Amino acid sequence: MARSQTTKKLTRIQRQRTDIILEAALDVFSDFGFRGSTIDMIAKRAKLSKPNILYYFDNKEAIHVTVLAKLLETWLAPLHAINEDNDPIDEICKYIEQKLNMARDFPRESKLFANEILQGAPHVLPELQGTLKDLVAQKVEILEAWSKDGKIAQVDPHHLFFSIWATTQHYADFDIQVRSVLDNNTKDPFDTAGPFLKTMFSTMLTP
Amino acid sequence: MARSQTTKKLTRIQRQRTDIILEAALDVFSDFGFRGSTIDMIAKRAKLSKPNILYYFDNKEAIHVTVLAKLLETWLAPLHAINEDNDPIDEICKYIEQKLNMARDFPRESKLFANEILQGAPHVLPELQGTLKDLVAQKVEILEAWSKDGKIAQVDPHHLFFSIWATTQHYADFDIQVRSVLDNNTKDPFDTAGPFLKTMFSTMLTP
DNA sequence: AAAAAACTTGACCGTATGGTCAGATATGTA
DNA sequence: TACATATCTGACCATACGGTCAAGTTTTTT
Repeated sequence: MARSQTTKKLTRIQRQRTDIILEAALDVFSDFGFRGSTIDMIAKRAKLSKPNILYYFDNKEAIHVTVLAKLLETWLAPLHAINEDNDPIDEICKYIEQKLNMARDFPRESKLFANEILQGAPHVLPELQGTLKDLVAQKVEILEAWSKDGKIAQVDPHHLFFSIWATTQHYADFDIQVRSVLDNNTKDPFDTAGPFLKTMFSTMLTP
Repeated sequence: MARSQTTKKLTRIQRQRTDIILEAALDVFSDFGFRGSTIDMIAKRAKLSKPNILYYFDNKEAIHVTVLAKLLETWLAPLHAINEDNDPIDEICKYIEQKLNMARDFPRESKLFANEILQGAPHVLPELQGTLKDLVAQKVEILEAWSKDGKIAQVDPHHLFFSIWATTQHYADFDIQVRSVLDNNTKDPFDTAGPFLKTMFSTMLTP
Protein backbone atom coordinates (compact mmCIF):
# COMPACT_ATOMS: atom_id res chain seq x y z
CA MET A 1 0.00 0.00 0.00
CA ALA A 2 2.43 2.65 -1.12
CA ARG A 3 0.98 3.69 -4.44
CA SER A 4 -0.72 7.07 -4.39
CA GLN A 5 0.08 7.38 -0.70
CA THR A 6 -2.21 9.80 1.10
CA THR A 7 -0.85 9.39 4.61
CA LYS A 8 2.30 11.27 5.59
CA LYS A 9 4.24 8.50 7.35
CA LEU A 10 6.79 6.83 5.08
CA THR A 11 8.54 3.57 5.94
CA ARG A 12 12.29 3.26 5.74
CA ILE A 13 12.02 1.19 2.58
CA GLN A 14 9.63 3.65 0.97
CA ARG A 15 12.04 6.48 1.50
CA GLN A 16 14.99 4.46 0.22
CA ARG A 17 13.27 3.13 -2.88
CA THR A 18 11.70 6.46 -3.75
CA ASP A 19 15.10 8.12 -3.63
CA ILE A 20 16.66 5.41 -5.79
CA ILE A 21 13.85 5.67 -8.32
CA LEU A 22 14.00 9.46 -8.53
CA GLU A 23 17.77 9.37 -8.94
CA ALA A 24 17.49 6.84 -11.76
CA ALA A 25 14.63 8.77 -13.31
CA LEU A 26 16.67 11.98 -13.33
CA ASP A 27 19.43 10.11 -15.13
CA VAL A 28 17.12 8.72 -17.75
CA PHE A 29 14.81 11.70 -18.25
CA SER A 30 17.70 14.13 -18.62
CA ASP A 31 19.26 11.90 -21.25
CA PHE A 32 16.22 11.01 -23.32
CA GLY A 33 13.46 13.45 -22.40
CA PHE A 34 10.08 12.38 -21.10
CA ARG A 35 8.77 10.69 -24.21
CA GLY A 36 12.10 9.12 -24.99
CA SER A 37 12.39 7.48 -21.59
CA THR A 38 10.73 4.21 -20.64
CA ILE A 39 9.81 2.86 -17.25
CA ASP A 40 11.95 -0.14 -18.08
CA MET A 41 14.99 2.09 -18.52
CA ILE A 42 14.38 3.66 -15.14
CA ALA A 43 13.78 0.25 -13.59
CA LYS A 44 17.02 -1.11 -15.02
CA ARG A 45 19.03 1.87 -13.80
CA ALA A 46 17.39 1.66 -10.38
CA LYS A 47 17.90 -2.12 -10.30
CA LEU A 48 14.23 -2.68 -9.55
CA SER A 49 11.51 -4.39 -11.52
CA LYS A 50 9.07 -2.34 -13.55
CA PRO A 51 6.03 -3.34 -11.47
CA ASN A 52 8.00 -2.41 -8.41
CA ILE A 53 8.53 1.10 -9.76
CA LEU A 54 4.81 1.31 -10.38
CA TYR A 55 4.22 0.22 -6.81
CA TYR A 56 5.78 3.47 -5.65
CA PHE A 57 4.54 5.78 -8.40
CA ASP A 58 1.14 5.73 -10.06
CA ASN A 59 2.57 6.09 -13.55
CA LYS A 60 5.41 7.45 -15.61
CA GLU A 61 4.14 11.01 -15.46
CA ALA A 62 4.00 10.94 -11.66
CA ILE A 63 7.71 10.12 -11.59
CA HIS A 64 8.43 12.97 -13.97
CA VAL A 65 6.41 15.46 -11.99
CA THR A 66 8.12 14.47 -8.77
CA VAL A 67 11.58 14.78 -10.29
CA LEU A 68 10.73 18.21 -11.65
CA ALA A 69 9.31 19.42 -8.37
CA LYS A 70 12.46 18.40 -6.49
CA LEU A 71 14.63 20.01 -9.12
CA LEU A 72 12.82 23.35 -9.03
CA GLU A 73 13.66 23.87 -5.39
CA THR A 74 17.36 23.42 -6.01
CA TRP A 75 17.09 25.52 -9.09
CA LEU A 76 15.72 28.62 -7.43
CA ALA A 77 17.93 28.57 -4.36
CA PRO A 78 20.66 30.88 -5.73
CA LEU A 79 18.10 33.46 -6.79
CA HIS A 80 16.66 33.50 -3.27
CA ALA A 81 20.11 34.27 -1.94
CA ILE A 82 20.45 37.69 -3.62
CA ASN A 83 20.66 40.18 -0.80
CA GLU A 84 19.88 43.87 -1.09
CA ASP A 85 22.25 44.90 1.67
CA ASN A 86 25.50 43.64 0.16
CA ASP A 87 27.54 45.22 -2.60
CA PRO A 88 25.47 45.03 -5.80
CA ILE A 89 28.18 43.97 -8.21
CA ASP A 90 29.48 41.42 -5.72
CA GLU A 91 26.01 39.99 -5.29
CA ILE A 92 25.46 39.63 -9.03
CA CYS A 93 28.89 38.05 -9.48
CA LYS A 94 28.15 35.65 -6.66
CA TYR A 95 24.87 34.77 -8.30
CA ILE A 96 26.58 34.14 -11.64
CA GLU A 97 29.16 31.95 -9.98
CA GLN A 98 26.51 29.94 -8.19
CA LYS A 99 24.48 29.46 -11.35
CA LEU A 100 27.59 28.40 -13.24
CA ASN A 101 28.54 25.97 -10.50
CA MET A 102 25.08 24.48 -10.70
CA ALA A 103 25.44 24.07 -14.46
CA ARG A 104 28.72 22.27 -13.83
CA ASP A 105 27.62 20.16 -10.88
CA PHE A 106 24.01 19.46 -11.83
CA PRO A 107 23.95 19.20 -15.60
CA ARG A 108 21.20 16.58 -15.51
CA GLU A 109 18.91 18.96 -13.66
CA SER A 110 19.72 21.76 -16.07
CA LYS A 111 19.05 19.64 -19.12
CA LEU A 112 15.83 18.21 -17.77
CA PHE A 113 14.59 21.68 -16.93
CA ALA A 114 15.56 22.95 -20.37
CA ASN A 115 13.74 20.04 -21.95
CA GLU A 116 10.61 20.78 -19.97
CA ILE A 117 10.63 24.46 -20.93
CA LEU A 118 11.36 23.68 -24.57
CA GLN A 119 8.25 21.51 -24.71
CA GLY A 120 6.21 24.43 -23.39
CA ALA A 121 6.51 23.64 -19.67
CA PRO A 122 3.53 21.22 -19.62
CA HIS A 123 4.24 20.22 -16.03
CA VAL A 124 5.65 23.35 -14.44
CA LEU A 125 3.82 26.21 -16.10
CA PRO A 126 1.93 27.13 -12.90
CA GLU A 127 5.23 27.19 -11.03
CA LEU A 128 6.71 29.55 -13.60
CA GLN A 129 3.74 31.89 -13.48
CA GLY A 130 3.55 31.76 -9.71
CA THR A 131 6.63 31.00 -7.64
CA LEU A 132 9.19 32.03 -10.23
CA LYS A 133 7.42 35.14 -11.41
CA ASP A 134 6.91 36.37 -7.86
CA LEU A 135 10.47 35.63 -6.84
CA VAL A 136 11.83 37.42 -9.87
CA ALA A 137 9.55 40.40 -9.27
CA GLN A 138 10.95 40.65 -5.77
CA LYS A 139 14.55 40.56 -6.96
CA VAL A 140 13.79 42.98 -9.78
CA GLU A 141 12.78 45.48 -7.13
CA ILE A 142 16.16 45.13 -5.50
CA LEU A 143 17.89 45.79 -8.81
CA GLU A 144 15.72 48.82 -9.42
CA ALA A 145 16.56 50.19 -6.01
CA TRP A 146 20.26 49.74 -6.69
CA SER A 147 19.75 51.44 -10.02
CA LYS A 148 17.92 54.36 -8.51
CA ASP A 149 20.65 54.80 -5.91
CA GLY A 150 23.23 54.93 -8.67
CA LYS A 151 24.93 51.79 -7.36
CA ILE A 152 24.58 50.02 -10.71
CA ALA A 153 23.98 51.24 -14.25
CA GLN A 154 20.46 51.50 -15.58
CA VAL A 155 19.60 48.23 -17.26
CA ASP A 156 16.40 46.26 -17.74
CA PRO A 157 16.43 43.92 -14.72
CA HIS A 158 14.33 41.23 -16.38
CA HIS A 159 16.62 40.98 -19.36
CA LEU A 160 19.57 40.95 -17.00
CA PHE A 161 18.19 37.84 -15.32
CA PHE A 162 17.38 36.23 -18.66
CA SER A 163 20.94 36.83 -19.81
CA ILE A 164 22.45 35.37 -16.69
CA TRP A 165 20.25 32.31 -16.90
CA ALA A 166 20.92 31.87 -20.59
CA THR A 167 24.68 32.23 -20.44
CA THR A 168 25.25 30.06 -17.39
CA GLN A 169 22.86 27.25 -18.26
CA HIS A 170 24.23 27.24 -21.80
CA TYR A 171 27.37 25.50 -20.54
CA ALA A 172 25.31 22.60 -19.24
CA ASP A 173 22.58 22.40 -21.87
CA PHE A 174 24.79 22.98 -24.92
CA ASP A 175 27.82 21.29 -23.42
CA ILE A 176 28.35 19.07 -26.45
CA GLN A 177 28.33 22.08 -28.77
CA VAL A 178 30.67 24.07 -26.56
CA ARG A 179 33.16 21.21 -26.45
CA SER A 180 32.83 20.57 -30.17
CA VAL A 181 33.72 24.14 -31.02
CA LEU A 182 36.62 24.42 -28.62
CA ASP A 183 39.95 22.79 -29.30
CA ASN A 184 40.31 19.58 -27.39
CA ASN A 185 43.44 20.83 -25.71
CA THR A 186 41.92 24.00 -24.29
CA LYS A 187 41.01 24.15 -20.64
CA ASP A 188 37.69 23.08 -19.18
CA PRO A 189 35.18 25.63 -20.54
CA PHE A 190 33.71 26.10 -17.08
CA ASP A 191 37.00 27.43 -15.76
CA THR A 192 37.23 30.21 -18.32
CA ALA A 193 33.49 30.91 -18.49
CA GLY A 194 33.34 32.19 -14.92
CA PRO A 195 35.80 35.08 -15.33
CA PHE A 196 34.40 35.92 -18.76
CA LEU A 197 30.82 36.18 -17.55
CA LYS A 198 31.71 38.08 -14.41
CA THR A 199 33.68 40.56 -16.50
CA MET A 200 30.84 40.96 -18.96
CA PHE A 201 28.15 41.62 -16.41
CA SER A 202 30.33 43.73 -14.13
CA THR A 203 31.36 45.95 -17.02
CA MET A 204 27.77 46.49 -18.00
CA LEU A 205 26.59 47.13 -14.47
CA THR A 206 29.35 49.40 -13.27
CA PRO A 207 27.80 52.89 -13.38
CA MET B 1 10.39 5.12 -57.23
CA ALA B 2 11.09 8.08 -54.98
CA ARG B 3 12.27 6.39 -51.81
CA SER B 4 16.01 6.68 -51.22
CA GLN B 5 16.41 8.58 -54.44
CA THR B 6 19.91 8.42 -55.82
CA THR B 7 19.42 10.34 -59.04
CA LYS B 8 19.33 14.13 -58.96
CA LYS B 9 16.26 14.82 -61.07
CA LEU B 10 13.16 15.43 -58.97
CA THR B 11 9.65 15.54 -60.37
CA ARG B 12 7.33 18.42 -59.65
CA ILE B 13 5.33 16.30 -57.24
CA GLN B 14 8.42 15.08 -55.45
CA ARG B 15 9.56 18.60 -54.77
CA GLN B 16 6.11 19.69 -53.64
CA ARG B 17 5.48 16.74 -51.35
CA THR B 18 8.96 16.77 -49.89
CA ASP B 19 8.56 20.42 -48.97
CA ILE B 20 5.16 19.81 -47.42
CA ILE B 21 6.48 16.88 -45.42
CA LEU B 22 9.55 18.73 -44.16
CA GLU B 23 7.44 21.70 -43.16
CA ALA B 24 5.04 19.48 -41.24
CA ALA B 25 7.93 17.56 -39.71
CA LEU B 26 9.53 20.77 -38.48
CA ASP B 27 6.26 21.69 -36.83
CA VAL B 28 5.92 18.36 -35.11
CA PHE B 29 9.54 17.69 -34.21
CA SER B 30 10.01 21.14 -32.71
CA ASP B 31 6.93 20.65 -30.57
CA PHE B 32 7.47 17.11 -29.36
CA GLY B 33 11.11 16.22 -30.03
CA PHE B 34 12.18 13.26 -32.09
CA ARG B 35 10.97 10.49 -29.83
CA GLY B 36 7.78 12.34 -28.99
CA SER B 37 6.79 12.73 -32.62
CA THR B 38 5.09 10.07 -34.69
CA ILE B 39 4.95 9.62 -38.43
CA ASP B 40 1.18 9.75 -38.12
CA MET B 41 1.38 13.22 -36.57
CA ILE B 42 3.52 14.41 -39.44
CA ALA B 43 1.20 12.74 -41.95
CA LYS B 44 -1.84 14.38 -40.43
CA ARG B 45 -0.23 17.82 -40.41
CA ALA B 46 0.95 17.32 -44.01
CA LYS B 47 -2.46 15.98 -45.02
CA LEU B 48 -0.87 12.88 -46.51
CA SER B 49 -1.15 9.24 -45.57
CA LYS B 50 1.54 7.58 -43.51
CA PRO B 51 2.61 5.19 -46.27
CA ASN B 52 2.82 8.16 -48.58
CA ILE B 53 5.26 9.86 -46.23
CA LEU B 54 7.33 6.70 -46.21
CA TYR B 55 7.27 6.71 -49.97
CA TYR B 56 9.34 9.89 -49.90
CA PHE B 57 11.50 9.16 -46.88
CA ASP B 58 13.01 5.82 -45.91
CA ASN B 59 12.02 6.18 -42.28
CA LYS B 60 11.34 8.60 -39.46
CA GLU B 61 15.01 9.24 -38.83
CA ALA B 62 15.59 10.21 -42.46
CA ILE B 63 12.96 12.92 -42.12
CA HIS B 64 14.60 14.18 -38.97
CA VAL B 65 18.06 14.24 -40.49
CA THR B 66 16.82 16.13 -43.53
CA VAL B 67 15.03 18.72 -41.42
CA LEU B 68 18.14 19.22 -39.32
CA ALA B 69 20.40 19.54 -42.33
CA LYS B 70 18.20 22.22 -43.88
CA LEU B 71 18.01 24.05 -40.59
CA LEU B 72 21.76 24.10 -40.05
CA GLU B 73 22.34 26.06 -43.23
CA THR B 74 19.94 28.78 -42.18
CA TRP B 75 21.35 28.68 -38.72
CA LEU B 76 24.93 29.43 -39.66
CA ALA B 77 24.23 32.10 -42.26
CA PRO B 78 24.52 35.11 -39.88
CA LEU B 79 27.86 33.86 -38.58
CA HIS B 80 29.19 33.64 -42.13
CA ALA B 81 28.25 37.26 -42.63
CA ILE B 82 30.66 38.69 -40.04
CA ASN B 83 33.10 40.80 -42.03
CA GLU B 84 36.56 41.78 -40.86
CA ASP B 85 36.61 45.04 -42.82
CA ASN B 86 33.63 46.76 -41.20
CA ASP B 87 33.47 48.45 -37.83
CA PRO B 88 33.90 45.72 -35.18
CA ILE B 89 31.21 46.85 -32.76
CA ASP B 90 28.78 47.42 -35.62
CA GLU B 91 29.45 43.95 -36.96
CA ILE B 92 28.86 42.31 -33.59
CA CYS B 93 25.68 44.31 -33.06
CA LYS B 94 24.48 43.34 -36.51
CA TYR B 95 25.20 39.72 -35.71
CA ILE B 96 23.26 39.95 -32.45
CA GLU B 97 20.34 41.54 -34.22
CA GLN B 98 20.31 38.86 -36.88
CA LYS B 99 20.47 36.06 -34.34
CA LEU B 100 17.67 37.66 -32.36
CA ASN B 101 15.56 38.06 -35.47
CA MET B 102 16.07 34.41 -36.23
CA ALA B 103 14.96 33.49 -32.73
CA ARG B 104 11.84 35.55 -33.28
CA ASP B 105 11.10 34.44 -36.84
CA PHE B 106 12.24 30.84 -36.71
CA PRO B 107 11.46 29.63 -33.21
CA ARG B 108 10.70 26.13 -34.43
CA GLU B 109 14.17 25.83 -35.89
CA SER B 110 15.74 27.16 -32.72
CA LYS B 111 13.83 24.75 -30.52
CA LEU B 112 14.53 21.76 -32.71
CA PHE B 113 18.21 22.58 -32.74
CA ALA B 114 18.24 23.03 -28.97
CA ASN B 115 16.50 19.71 -28.57
CA GLU B 116 19.05 17.98 -30.74
CA ILE B 117 21.99 19.45 -28.81
CA LEU B 118 20.38 18.68 -25.47
CA GLN B 119 20.17 15.02 -26.41
CA GLY B 120 23.88 15.04 -27.20
CA ALA B 121 23.65 15.95 -30.88
CA PRO B 122 23.18 12.36 -32.09
CA HIS B 123 22.52 13.48 -35.66
CA VAL B 124 24.69 16.58 -36.08
CA LEU B 125 27.78 15.91 -34.00
CA PRO B 126 30.03 15.64 -37.09
CA GLU B 127 28.63 18.96 -38.32
CA LEU B 128 29.45 20.60 -34.99
CA GLN B 129 32.97 19.23 -34.94
CA GLY B 130 33.55 20.05 -38.59
CA THR B 131 31.64 22.84 -40.26
CA LEU B 132 30.75 24.76 -37.12
CA LYS B 133 34.12 24.40 -35.43
CA ASP B 134 35.97 25.54 -38.55
CA LEU B 135 33.65 28.45 -39.14
CA VAL B 136 33.97 29.60 -35.54
CA ALA B 137 37.75 29.24 -35.67
CA GLN B 138 37.78 31.49 -38.70
CA LYS B 139 35.65 34.16 -37.01
CA VAL B 140 37.63 33.87 -33.81
CA GLU B 141 40.68 34.93 -35.80
CA ILE B 142 38.88 38.06 -36.89
CA LEU B 143 38.00 38.91 -33.31
CA GLU B 144 41.58 38.33 -32.24
CA ALA B 145 42.82 40.62 -34.98
CA TRP B 146 40.41 43.33 -33.86
CA SER B 147 41.58 42.79 -30.32
CA LYS B 148 45.23 43.03 -31.25
CA ASP B 149 44.58 46.26 -33.16
CA GLY B 150 42.90 47.70 -30.10
CA LYS B 151 39.59 48.02 -31.92
CA ILE B 152 37.78 45.98 -29.28
CA ALA B 153 38.55 45.08 -25.69
CA GLN B 154 40.41 41.87 -24.92
CA VAL B 155 37.84 39.15 -24.33
CA ASP B 156 37.80 35.41 -24.95
CA PRO B 157 36.28 35.17 -28.43
CA HIS B 158 34.85 31.68 -27.94
CA HIS B 159 32.98 32.67 -24.83
CA LEU B 160 31.79 35.78 -26.61
CA PHE B 161 30.15 33.63 -29.26
CA PHE B 162 28.71 31.26 -26.67
CA SER B 163 27.17 34.22 -24.85
CA ILE B 164 25.66 35.67 -27.98
CA TRP B 165 24.19 32.33 -28.96
CA ALA B 166 22.90 31.66 -25.48
CA THR B 167 21.27 35.02 -24.92
CA THR B 168 19.62 35.33 -28.32
CA GLN B 169 18.37 31.76 -28.64
CA HIS B 170 17.10 31.93 -25.08
CA TYR B 171 14.21 34.09 -26.25
CA ALA B 172 13.05 31.35 -28.62
CA ASP B 173 13.88 28.25 -26.60
CA PHE B 174 12.75 29.54 -23.21
CA ASP B 175 9.97 31.71 -24.62
CA ILE B 176 7.36 30.27 -22.29
CA GLN B 177 9.52 31.02 -19.26
CA VAL B 178 10.33 34.54 -20.43
CA ARG B 179 6.66 35.31 -20.93
CA SER B 180 5.69 33.73 -17.64
CA VAL B 181 8.09 35.90 -15.72
CA LEU B 182 7.20 39.14 -17.44
CA ASP B 183 4.00 40.99 -16.74
CA ASN B 184 1.42 40.30 -19.40
CA ASN B 185 1.11 43.99 -20.13
CA THR B 186 4.79 44.58 -20.83
CA LYS B 187 5.95 44.89 -24.40
CA ASP B 188 7.01 41.98 -26.59
CA PRO B 189 10.24 40.70 -24.99
CA PHE B 190 11.95 40.64 -28.38
CA ASP B 191 11.57 44.39 -28.74
CA THR B 192 13.38 45.18 -25.51
CA ALA B 193 15.87 42.34 -25.73
CA GLY B 194 17.59 43.79 -28.80
CA PRO B 195 18.67 47.09 -27.23
CA PHE B 196 19.57 45.35 -23.97
CA LEU B 197 21.85 42.81 -25.60
CA LYS B 198 23.47 45.33 -27.92
CA THR B 199 24.20 47.56 -24.96
CA MET B 200 25.61 44.70 -22.95
CA PHE B 201 27.97 43.44 -25.62
CA SER B 202 28.97 46.91 -26.86
CA THR B 203 29.82 47.99 -23.34
CA MET B 204 32.01 44.97 -22.83
CA LEU B 205 33.71 45.26 -26.19
CA THR B 206 34.36 48.98 -26.27
CA PRO B 207 38.08 49.30 -25.47
C1' DA C 1 -4.62 6.21 -76.94
C1' DA C 2 -1.94 3.11 -74.64
C1' DA C 3 1.94 1.80 -72.11
C1' DA C 4 5.07 3.06 -68.46
C1' DA C 5 6.22 5.32 -64.58
C1' DA C 6 5.14 7.74 -60.56
C1' DC C 7 2.20 8.25 -56.84
C1' DT C 8 -1.19 6.84 -53.14
C1' DT C 9 -3.48 4.02 -49.66
C1' DG C 10 -6.13 0.49 -46.70
C1' DA C 11 -4.97 -3.31 -44.42
C1' DC C 12 -1.67 -5.52 -42.09
C1' DC C 13 2.61 -7.11 -39.12
C1' DG C 14 5.97 -7.16 -35.27
C1' DT C 15 7.66 -4.91 -31.54
C1' DA C 16 7.90 -1.69 -27.73
C1' DT C 17 5.76 0.25 -24.02
C1' DG C 18 2.56 1.78 -20.21
C1' DG C 19 0.17 -0.42 -17.08
C1' DT C 20 -2.39 -4.49 -14.39
C1' DC C 21 -2.87 -8.48 -11.46
C1' DA C 22 -2.62 -12.56 -8.80
C1' DG C 23 0.20 -14.48 -6.11
C1' DA C 24 4.86 -14.95 -3.79
C1' DT C 25 8.12 -13.16 -0.39
C1' DA C 26 9.84 -10.24 3.09
C1' DT C 27 9.04 -7.29 7.12
C1' DG C 28 7.01 -5.69 11.09
C1' DT C 29 3.96 -6.52 15.14
C1' DA C 30 0.92 -8.77 18.87
C1' DT D 1 5.09 -17.82 16.75
C1' DA D 2 1.39 -16.34 14.11
C1' DC D 3 -0.88 -12.88 11.92
C1' DA D 4 -1.03 -8.66 9.22
C1' DT D 5 0.92 -5.57 6.31
C1' DA D 6 4.19 -4.03 3.10
C1' DT D 7 7.10 -5.15 -0.72
C1' DC D 8 8.09 -7.47 -4.92
C1' DT D 9 7.63 -10.00 -9.47
C1' DG D 10 6.54 -13.05 -13.67
C1' DA D 11 3.16 -13.22 -16.77
C1' DC D 12 0.00 -10.86 -19.08
C1' DC D 13 -2.97 -7.22 -21.72
C1' DA D 14 -4.08 -3.30 -24.77
C1' DT D 15 -2.48 0.15 -27.39
C1' DA D 16 0.66 2.87 -30.13
C1' DC D 17 3.91 3.04 -33.36
C1' DG D 18 7.41 2.19 -37.17
C1' DG D 19 7.31 0.11 -41.17
C1' DT D 20 5.65 -3.17 -45.30
C1' DC D 21 2.93 -4.61 -49.21
C1' DA D 22 -0.20 -5.54 -52.78
C1' DA D 23 -3.25 -3.35 -55.29
C1' DG D 24 -5.25 0.89 -56.87
C1' DT D 25 -5.10 5.73 -59.08
C1' DT D 26 -2.90 9.50 -61.32
C1' DT D 27 0.57 11.56 -64.19
C1' DT D 28 3.94 11.40 -67.74
C1' DT D 29 5.85 9.57 -71.86
C1' DT D 30 5.66 7.52 -76.36
